[in-house]
Amino acid sequence: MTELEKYIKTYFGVSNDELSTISAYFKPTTLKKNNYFLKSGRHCDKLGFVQSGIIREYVFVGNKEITKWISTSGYFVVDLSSFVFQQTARWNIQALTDCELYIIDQKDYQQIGKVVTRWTELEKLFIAKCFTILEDRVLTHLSMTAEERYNQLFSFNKELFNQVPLQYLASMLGMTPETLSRLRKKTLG
Amino acid sequence: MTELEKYIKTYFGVSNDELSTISAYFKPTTLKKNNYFLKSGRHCDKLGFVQSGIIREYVFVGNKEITKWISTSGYFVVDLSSFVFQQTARWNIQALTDCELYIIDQKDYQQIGKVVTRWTELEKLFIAKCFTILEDRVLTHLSMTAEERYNQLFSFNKELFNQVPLQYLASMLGMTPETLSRLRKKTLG
DNA sequence: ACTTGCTCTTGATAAAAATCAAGAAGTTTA
DNA sequence: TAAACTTCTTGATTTTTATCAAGAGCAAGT
Repeated sequence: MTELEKYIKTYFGVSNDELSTISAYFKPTTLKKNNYFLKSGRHCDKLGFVQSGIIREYVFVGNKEITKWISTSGYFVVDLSSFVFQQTARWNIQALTDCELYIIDQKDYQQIGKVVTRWTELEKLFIAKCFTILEDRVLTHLSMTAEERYNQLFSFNKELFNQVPLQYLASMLGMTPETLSRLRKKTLG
Repeated sequence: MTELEKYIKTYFGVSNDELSTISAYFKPTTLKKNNYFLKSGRHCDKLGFVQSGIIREYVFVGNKEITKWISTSGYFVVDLSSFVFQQTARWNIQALTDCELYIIDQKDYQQIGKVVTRWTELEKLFIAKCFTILEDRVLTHLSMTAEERYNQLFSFNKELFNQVPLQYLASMLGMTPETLSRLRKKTLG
């Protein structure tokens, strides 16, 4: 069973039949380091699942790159506004390491809905879950200092800090690389 | 046509038949100033639509109230994690003024899905839209200063600053009341 | 009208975080 | 291996924002 199948089974609680139907639509692919899954301005016509590797989602604000999220094994990557509403994509989605992905294109994705009865319901639940996670993330910015946000992420996923350039984590946490560097020093020493 | 019906029609693009079916499930109610639509810790078993008035969604973090959002006419109010996933509610949802609401309880809400074929699809699209709005909100915290966040909200909705206690807006923007006060002075003078 | 309480502002100060600049350490490339 | 990059750290400084404290302005209730 692939990571993708485990994920779908655990998260969506589908039957084995449904599971194999759904996962059959996802095609294994590789994405080489520094290559793009998606570039902003294009249309996002596919959904990816990270089997292995690390992927960064970022956007230019002015001349600055803002990293919105780092996806590791077990995360989906997509520009939802583009995938669902056919708008131009806002996010750049780029591999930080060589990656194994499972990819489904929009046409096949819509096909699932015709084959798996509960699919739209499962989609809804999944997006709702993502919404509540984002609500929490907003709350961290309303209620926590940079140091507290760093500590929270560090205790949640220590390995990330060995695998991902720290400047990207700093951006994702809403602070400068210098500030992150000093917070690391502070909590280690 | 009520605000609710206008909203549903504009946003979901449903037929007139579907519209009247859906809106019939929403019951007009009033909520007096300072009363609660929802208290955290309870189960959120209803969804509200603000016809008139102002509602604040907040949560205690430590001993501090954090205002997550201010809803005015045209907004839905709900604790999504509670309404969808049957968890205990995280948000306190309280009327800042006397309000007119349209409320639907969970049982009737589920009933819509049995009557309106596309309902789950419409739900999905609505939640996806909310997700992308939250993505933007996270981005403002990653890329903007307190002053920029204030200016953005002020140019988006000037009236809010006359209608809502500024301390709540400050919290929602992720700054102290003192900082908001000084930013207001700065941009006016 | 007079408290009482609440909200907002203002000032002084402290703390947090950003910026600017330089250099160290590690990688990649030629 | 050397040169060129890139990333991270560190120091000095400035800017931004929070904190603490006090008072002004209003509104509600007695």
